[in-house]
Formats: sequence, structure tokens, C-alpha cells
Amino acid sequence: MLTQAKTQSRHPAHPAAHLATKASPLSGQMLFGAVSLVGAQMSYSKGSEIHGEDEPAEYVYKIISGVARSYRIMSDGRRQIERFYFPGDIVGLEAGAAYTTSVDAVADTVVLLVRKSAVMAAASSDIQVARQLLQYTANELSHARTHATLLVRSAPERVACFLLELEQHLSASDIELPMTRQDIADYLGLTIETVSRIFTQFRDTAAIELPTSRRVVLRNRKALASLNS
Amino acid sequence: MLTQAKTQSRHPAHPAAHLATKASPLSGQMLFGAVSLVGAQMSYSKGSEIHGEDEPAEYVYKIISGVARSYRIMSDGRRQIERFYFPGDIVGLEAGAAYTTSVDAVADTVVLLVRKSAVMAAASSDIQVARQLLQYTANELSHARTHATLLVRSAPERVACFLLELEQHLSASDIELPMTRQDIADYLGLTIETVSRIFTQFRDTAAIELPTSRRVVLRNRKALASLNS
DNA sequence: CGGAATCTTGATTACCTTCAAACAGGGTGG
DNA sequence: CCACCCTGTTTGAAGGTAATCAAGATTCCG
Repeated sequence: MLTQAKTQSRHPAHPAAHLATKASPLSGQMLFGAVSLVGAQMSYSKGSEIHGEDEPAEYVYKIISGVARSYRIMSDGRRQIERFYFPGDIVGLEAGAAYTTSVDAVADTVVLLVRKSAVMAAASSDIQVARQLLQYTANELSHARTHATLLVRSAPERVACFLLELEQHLSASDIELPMTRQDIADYLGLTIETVSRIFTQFRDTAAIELPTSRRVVLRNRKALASLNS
Repeated sequence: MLTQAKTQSRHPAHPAAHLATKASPLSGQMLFGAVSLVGAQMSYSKGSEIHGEDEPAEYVYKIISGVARSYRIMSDGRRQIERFYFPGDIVGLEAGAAYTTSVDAVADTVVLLVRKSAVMAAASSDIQVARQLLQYTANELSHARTHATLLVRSAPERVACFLLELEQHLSASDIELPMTRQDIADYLGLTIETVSRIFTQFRDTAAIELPTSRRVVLRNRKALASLNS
């Protein structure tokens, strides 16, 4: 039942997500470990939905491998991506009764999941867990505000910020992009064409290399950073 | 010393902020009341700074009357207003060691202030306070995300959202604007001219009335809302 | 009344979007 | 192996929206 609910998506032909109920292999760090909860591991194939907007917020997820995106569909049909989740990131913890965004897998993704109620119960009795929960939410807030400052800037500035953010997160200047141009555009509030044009513009000014369309090597970090605050 | 530090601003001629150390007249609700802390009351005249960006986050403030704005100055000199604070709102609680924005008074404003360390200490011993703290941070996160979705929309949509948000907050369709057009522009990521043009455009289409430049009466809520998601 | 700040309006420009089409890569089936 | 298709990316041309530049109108206050 859980498996069904979680693995259906607009990619009907993908293999069923694999549910393996077992003790978390990654205990001892952050919330998942701290509360000594047993997490179920689950796989989502590229494009499948992890949770939908307005669904009851039943689970909290931790990305083990792969990448996910959190987004909202606006009334005009455009998709606004709020953030990308990478391995180690936790998804859905800030939700109230219901999730406020949809989250799906950008690439094949494995997550650990625990019931949100269990986390909340742990936070009620353990002040240390409560503190981590607050820290997590504060980090999300910080990211959301940074993102908002991004969206009022020029297109080249937005793309430069995005690349530097990614470099920071992956701690590598040789970046294998897991997301499409459309994902980047939706994250930055631009169109796919504009993103593409700015990539080639950065390549032409030797700020980056583009060995393939999905691989970016930062060459002139200073030129990119000069576009930032 | 506190009075000096808190009342200097780029409006050198304003009257000194008035510090009256006394028990909070508004106890019993939210964090300030819950932890039974004695708050100092303090007044800021229009334009004076409540706290600066990167300053150590020493105090938490609760707006008693007036309006404040939280903002960042970007490298190109533009000012990005993150949010406005109205009576009842709490300021600075989500900060880590240092504030991440500047906050100053849009109009003459009275706040209650308590040491952040006192609030954090209370949260460590009282799970109820910790929960309120988390709730507060989650609300700020929700607002930040809503704001981010605002910033990717068209100018008329942004202004309409702003007016409806204000109406919601003040629960009155007859809105006395405490902030300038420049404030609105900086909040919406637009220019003052664009904001002005859209106000008159809304007036010309009978969506709003503009008895004075600082007073807005919502007339056709549907027309405004149709611009939203 | 005079001066400063704020707001409005107009003309022009720049940036990004839209529309359109071609190109590239990757997998499948013949 | 190659033709084909599907998805994703790039590039070009034209158009629209909001910024910029500029000037005038209004409000507020001493």
C-alpha cells in the first residue's frame, strides 16, 4: 500500500520502488539517528513523486543518494522549484499537517523515511532533538531567504549564484548537473532559453567550460562571484 | 548605552528613543508571556534602526505599535525588503549568533524587547516554549517561501498579492499604507515607478480606490485575486 | 510661503520572454 | 548497423514588460 502510493507517477513504466524495511544503516547523526528510530529505505526512480502538495505530512525523508526537487505548480501552469535536495538533506520536516510542496526525484533516488509523528514525539521528550529540529527549520529559512534575494537579480547573476551554490554544496568545481535546463530555469524564475543562452555566454567568456551539456567546470570563479553580492 | 546604540540612524534629527524598563503590559501570549520574562519597552522614531545586519543577535523584539521593515542592502546598492513587521509580530528570534538583516522603523514604533539568551534558556527547559519557537520559525519559513513565489510573477501580480496580503493582515479592505512606494518596490523587487503605474492602473480599472496616495480601498477583490495562484 | 520628500507621468531603452526551428544524444527496433 | 524517435539543448528573430532617464505634480512641515 505504501509502496503503491509512493511510486506511482507520470512515468508509468518505471520499475516499482523498492521498499526494504530494515534498521537505518546511517545512524548517529542528525535527527534520524538521534531519536534512534528505525528508518525504512525506499527507492524512487527518476521523475517519480516522493510526496504531493497538500498531502498529509506523514513521513520525513532523508536523501541517501540521488537528488530531489521541491516545487509548486502555479496557476498559470509554471512550475516554481523551491529547492533541490542532495544526499544528507532532510525533506518534509518543516511541514505542518500537510506538505506545502510536491517533491519528486530528479534522478534515481534512495531515501530513508520515518513517520513524522515519531520525530515529533521524540522532540517532545528530548530537548536535544527539539533543538535539532529548530536548527533544521532555521536552515531552511535561511535558504528560502537567500533564494528570494536571488530572484530579484538579473539573469546572469542568478545563474552564477546557482553554479556557485552547487559548487559549494558538492565541494567540487567540476559539476555533473543532475537536473535539466528546465529544472534550473524553474528554480531561478527564468526560461529554459535564457538559462541556455547564459551558459553559452559564460562559456564564451571563459567563466566556465561545458564539456557536455550536463557537465560544468567553473573556470573563472571571480567573474561569476563578481555578479553576486 | 543601549539607548544610544539603538537609536542612532540616518535620520540624525529624530527625537531620542524612549527606554522605559518596566514589566511587559502584554503578557500571557506567545513567547514573551510564556516564559514570564520582563520585557523592556522601547520607542523608535520613523526611520531609526532597530538592529543592523551582522550585529550580534542580542535581543528579540515584539512590535507593540507601529511598523518595521527587515531588509538587506545588495552589492549594487539596491535594498531588498524581506518583510514588514506589524503589531504582535516578533523580530529577530530566528537569528543565529548574528542578525542576517537590518530592521528599522517604517513609522514611529514601540517594541518590547527581551534578551535572546533568556528566550533560548527558557526554550531549553520548557518544551512548550521550544514548541512555540519552532512554530514561529516555521511561520517565518512559510512567509519567506510565499515571498519567493511572489518574486517570479509579473509586476501587476506582485502588487495585487501585496495588497491582498496587507488586507489579510490588517483585516480591513480600507488600507492606510504605512510604507512608501519605495518600500513597496523594494519588497516586490520592482521600481518605484512601476509600483506607481500599477496603482494607477488598478485605480483606472476600478480594482482599487486611491483617496490619497497612502490610502488604498480594495474595490474589486476578485480582479486582484485573479492575478494570483 | 518655501523647500524637501514623495508620488505620478511620459519617452526611451534594455532585458528577458516568446515563438520557431535546428541540433545533439541515447535508446529501440528493424 | 542504421534509421527512427524521444527528450533535451541550443540558437535566432521578434515582441513585450519593466527599468531607466527625465520632468512635473502633490504632500508635508517648518
